[in-house]
Amino acid sequence: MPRPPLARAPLRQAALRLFVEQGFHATGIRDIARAAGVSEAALYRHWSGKDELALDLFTEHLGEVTTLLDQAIGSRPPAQAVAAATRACLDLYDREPLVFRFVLMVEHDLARRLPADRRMPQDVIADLARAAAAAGGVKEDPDRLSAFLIGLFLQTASYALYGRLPGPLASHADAVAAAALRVLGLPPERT
Amino acid sequence: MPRPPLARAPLRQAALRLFVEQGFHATGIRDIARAAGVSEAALYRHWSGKDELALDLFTEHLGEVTTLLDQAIGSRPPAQAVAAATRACLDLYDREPLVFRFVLMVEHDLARRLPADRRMPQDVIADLARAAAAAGGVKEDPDRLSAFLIGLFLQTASYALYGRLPGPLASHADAVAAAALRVLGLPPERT
Amino acid sequence: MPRPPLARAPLRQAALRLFVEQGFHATGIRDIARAAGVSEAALYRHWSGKDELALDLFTEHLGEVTTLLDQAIGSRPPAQAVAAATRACLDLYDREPLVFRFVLMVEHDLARRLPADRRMPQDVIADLARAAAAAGGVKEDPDRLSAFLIGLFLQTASYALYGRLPGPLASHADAVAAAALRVLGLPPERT
Amino acid sequence: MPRPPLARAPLRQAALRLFVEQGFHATGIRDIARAAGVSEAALYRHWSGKDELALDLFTEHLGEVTTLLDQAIGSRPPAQAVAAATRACLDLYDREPLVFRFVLMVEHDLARRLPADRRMPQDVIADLARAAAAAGGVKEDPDRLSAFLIGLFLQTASYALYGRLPGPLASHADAVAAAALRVLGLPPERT
DNA sequence: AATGAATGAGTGTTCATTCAT
DNA sequence: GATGAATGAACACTCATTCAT
Repeated sequence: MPRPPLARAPLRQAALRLFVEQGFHATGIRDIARAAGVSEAALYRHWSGKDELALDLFTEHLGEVTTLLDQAIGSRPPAQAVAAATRACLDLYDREPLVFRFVLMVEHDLARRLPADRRMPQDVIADLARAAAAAGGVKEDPDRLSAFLIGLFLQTASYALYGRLPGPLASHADAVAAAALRVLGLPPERT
Repeated sequence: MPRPPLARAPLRQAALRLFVEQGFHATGIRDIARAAGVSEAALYRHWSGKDELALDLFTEHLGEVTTLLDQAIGSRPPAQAVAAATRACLDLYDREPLVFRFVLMVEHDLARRLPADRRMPQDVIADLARAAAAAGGVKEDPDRLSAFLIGLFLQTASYALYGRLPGPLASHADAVAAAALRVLGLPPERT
Repeated sequence: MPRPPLARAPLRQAALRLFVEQGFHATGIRDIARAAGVSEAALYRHWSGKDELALDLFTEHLGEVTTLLDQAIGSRPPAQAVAAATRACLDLYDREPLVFRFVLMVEHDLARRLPADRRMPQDVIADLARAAAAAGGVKEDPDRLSAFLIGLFLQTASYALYGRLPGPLASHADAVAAAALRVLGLPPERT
Repeated sequence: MPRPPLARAPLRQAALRLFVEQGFHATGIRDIARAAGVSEAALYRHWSGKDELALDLFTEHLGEVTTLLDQAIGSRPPAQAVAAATRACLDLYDREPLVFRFVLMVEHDLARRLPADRRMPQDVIADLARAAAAAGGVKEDPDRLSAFLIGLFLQTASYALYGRLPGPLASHADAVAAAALRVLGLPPERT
């Protein structure tokens, strides 16, 4: 067994942080390498270039978020599922803000480069919206509902990020979940 | 009087479009100048650099959007104001998608460079949320409510932009307004 | 008689100062125009470009210095002529440092662009050296002697400029003149 | 160990030559890179920019010249030291005209960026002038004397450079040394 | 696996100059 | 006579990438 790659993990961490903090285009190879404490050339040993590194990060963390949502929802009835998904997302923001922001808040064209049938967080939420509508909520287009739900917690996260709301984000979970139920036309949960 | 400025307006238009389509960092001076059909150096007669051009565009269009919202709300009662503001925003998206996206959807650091007391669209919505809460809606933090409202229509716009919802955006106005009222805990408007 | 040129004199002054302070290449048209308080284009009404402006300044001020030296020397005997020329030069530095420095201390290729038979300060000093050698001083190549004499007061000026000698420069005139006489092998003047 | 630096030395040589021949501001990165036969970007691997390259060249060669002078003077008595220093300088001009000119004849702001206590050629000459005055020469300010001495050989070099005196410069060494002794009020050396 | 050296294409910006008013 | 607008070429410098070790 040869010596393990020393540069790979630091490069991933550094790139994730910088892509989130500065954006993809504003982040240079030099920035990443310096932040990782390795040479610029080392990056090319592990990825074919900046694009592939970003795509690698995106696919991996996208999968994490999708799985997280799927597990939060599980086979719960819609109202509970909404609360659980909301809490899971806001918890993720508090625990792993870089992952959350990179997957859900950073603008990239990376999603276009994934296979079209890739399951995305939006798909999970759309399924949830569908189930909620079927369970007696408002009569509404499920895609529109899913946009509404995502908008609720994403904009809440954005407000927290820019200091318009106090953190941690989990402290807003009940309010976001309650608003989501109102949007879906479901009765509020008892606490 | 020497000859009038011929490059200024084309540069503004081209920059607005490219900043929106590609992002600030991915857009080069050369791109802007070529799209405007003028020389690169012409830009520097009217702005001190790329940054100042972007800031100029931002301040101007930010003002437009803020005014639009203020006028839509006027002195209407909260429920009507929500509907009017929603419709005004989504109309703006259909009429001037570049302005809407540049002010509301593109990630900038530009907002930080404005005077801290500058009235922003978020402030207008926060006022509206406050009024709605006072008018008998849910008991909720107005900042949180304003995040919810903005999330609703912004994510709807985002979905339309990426093809997850069919356009024009105005066709979703009633649904967005209805969802907004549910979020605020106000009774639905009669159509 | 039409209205007088308003930009010409300010441009000359500003250019002279900036060429001396920053050097020719480091001085831009914009610098000159801004310092003169006129537009950049105004320069081209009076000179064909930056080069011609510099050459104009050089020829004019070169003539002034040459004339100053010629008049200081007049028909005086060598020893007195040396003292008078020294004093005239150092006085010029104190009165018109920009002229002195531009003509005698700034590196330019401008001298090459003058007619080869143009009488230069060096020629005046060479004549003086010749006369001094003929009048019983050291047997030396007059060109070499003229280099020595010029070196004496030019380096003194340089030292004063960079603060290695205290000003005003005229306060060193006697010492420079005495050194010049020693170089020429002439007896010291009585004061 | 990765491959050795191939561009560094050529860049130094080319920059030295061009800075001397054209001046710092008139010399572009492109000129230097082309003359060195390497890419422009290569420069930035070894220096942070044009300024740092120039400063590097200056500090190195300034040290060479200072050392050369110090060694020529050694512990010789003043009259011999003057002759030796003169010869050493003029020899340097013939052997390494670029070094001589870059350190002693080109106008820089570079000297200002060195530590204030850096020993400069002027300091060496000032020490020599002090010793000569103490050894029975003229009663004169040592700083002024050092300006005179430097002026003698610098202007001689300048005359040779512009063709007013025939080369090589070493052929003028005896004459310059003799003039220096006269300036210092010391008796001529026997040849 | 990792690196310092090197590069061609690109960055935002400034240059001296010309043009139209 | 004077100006603001406009420009092509050049500026110093950075980019993502490849190469030799």
